[in-house]
Amino acid sequence: MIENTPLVRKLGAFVALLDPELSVLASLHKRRRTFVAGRDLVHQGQSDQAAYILASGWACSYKLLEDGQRQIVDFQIPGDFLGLRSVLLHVSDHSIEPVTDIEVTEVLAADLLKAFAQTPRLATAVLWAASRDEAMVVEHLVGVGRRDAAERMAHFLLELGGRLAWVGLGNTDGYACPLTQYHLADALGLSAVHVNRVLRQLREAGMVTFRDGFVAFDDYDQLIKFAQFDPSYMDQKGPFLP
Amino acid sequence: MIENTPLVRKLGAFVALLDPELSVLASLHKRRRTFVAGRDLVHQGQSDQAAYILASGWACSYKLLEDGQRQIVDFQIPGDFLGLRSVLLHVSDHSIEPVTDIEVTEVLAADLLKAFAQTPRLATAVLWAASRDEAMVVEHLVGVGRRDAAERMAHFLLELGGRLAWVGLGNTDGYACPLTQYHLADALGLSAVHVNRVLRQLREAGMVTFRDGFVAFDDYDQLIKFAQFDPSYMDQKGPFLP
DNA sequence: CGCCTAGTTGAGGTAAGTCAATTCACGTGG
DNA sequence: CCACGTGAATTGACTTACCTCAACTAGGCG
Repeated sequence: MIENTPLVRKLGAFVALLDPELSVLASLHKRRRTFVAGRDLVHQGQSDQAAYILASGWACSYKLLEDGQRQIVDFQIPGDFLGLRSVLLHVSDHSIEPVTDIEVTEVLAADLLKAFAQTPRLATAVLWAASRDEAMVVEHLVGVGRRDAAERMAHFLLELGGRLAWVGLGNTDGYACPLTQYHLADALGLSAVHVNRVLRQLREAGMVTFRDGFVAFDDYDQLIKFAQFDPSYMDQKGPFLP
Repeated sequence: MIENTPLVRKLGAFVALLDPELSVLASLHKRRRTFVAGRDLVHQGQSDQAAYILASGWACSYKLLEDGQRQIVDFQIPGDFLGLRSVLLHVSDHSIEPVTDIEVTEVLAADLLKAFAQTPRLATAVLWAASRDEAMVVEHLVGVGRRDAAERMAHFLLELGGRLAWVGLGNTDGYACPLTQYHLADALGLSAVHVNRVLRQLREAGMVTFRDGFVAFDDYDQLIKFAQFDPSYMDQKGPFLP
């Protein structure tokens, strides 16, 4: 029997994977590695031979500007790829930092390409997963471009909650969240000081409380309305390829 | 001999496509259709059976917020897919508006999935192209999140120039650009008024002039330095799969 | 104990937004 | 042919959301 990893669960939502595909997928996992929080595992500009699949912990991918500012593009949670784009484009256009200590399994570029060639349905599934990730980035862009700080924060916390619920790490009450206010600031394009103020504002409005590493939705419905949160772009309606 | 469309050129940069793959690709093109400027061809929320390949003209993909604001996510130029993600996710999370009158060829979802199954290298090539598009969106996010208005504008005009040069529609002197200041505003997360001011500022600084549908780089090197433009994320180093 | 990191709060500055008025090019119909 | 309407660009005056600087608290750990 093939193991039921977060990745298999995720791809299985897109494509009903058959045994041969599952075993190809399983054969991708090479070395298991761990990284400590705060020390980058991938540097912007680096040429990569390997991607990783996140087994436990949180990471974030970000880009640095020359003047030292940074923009966090996305957070990764268990089951997500780390550096898939870097492998495909043969150079990393971003850095990846573990937010917590993390465990990953390494995937070699050559193995991945070979797997795509052998099992086209797997390639399609990965293309699907990549499309969903891109939809996340797009929604992130919309938030940073057109929402004010409070809406942006509210939307972000809801989206993260949705993603975590998806892998069983949260629900409409809330979730454990190891991010600092600095992480939030760099993700949302705000200053850390303003993040603090906005969090207070949302807390005092009785919508959501982020404190001591835990996000608590105090009034989920009101928060959704306030954030103009439309979960349709996150929905997953089951496998499309039988 | 298989025709040399913009799409073939684009994918060929990633994967050295063989004749069988080229003919599968050619067989994807169904009806040729035209759309007039300003009238959406895809609406947010719509369920799509078909994607399009842009043959001529410019389009943009955007998302609308409930309060009527919009964020343009990306512009599409000849050779780009329109609505590929919508097809893969079976629902459109964004709208697409032709900026000019456009010509497209329709690609049916079923045909596309069949093509992927038959020719895995084609699926890999499309995954590659999608990754490059995602890298663009990521860079866009960084700009909106962490660059001030002038840098953002400068960076945007340079990136667009790079993409157009890529398909032979521009060079380091400049390019024809049908966008209005409203398009720029919605893409960059600014107000149209501020776009106007920023353009004046860049023009008076002698770096770039956008006027009468034409972007002229007055001082390309200075502009690159000002925008902290790093073209590496756009680079294409030739086919990886022989 | 003392240092470091994360969080909190206030005061004041600034980039960008809003509102409003004007110009100009263009198309369209009387 | 000209009056008119419309969309795009332009500019000024004023407002505001968010930033910066700075001070302070609280917990964790050598």
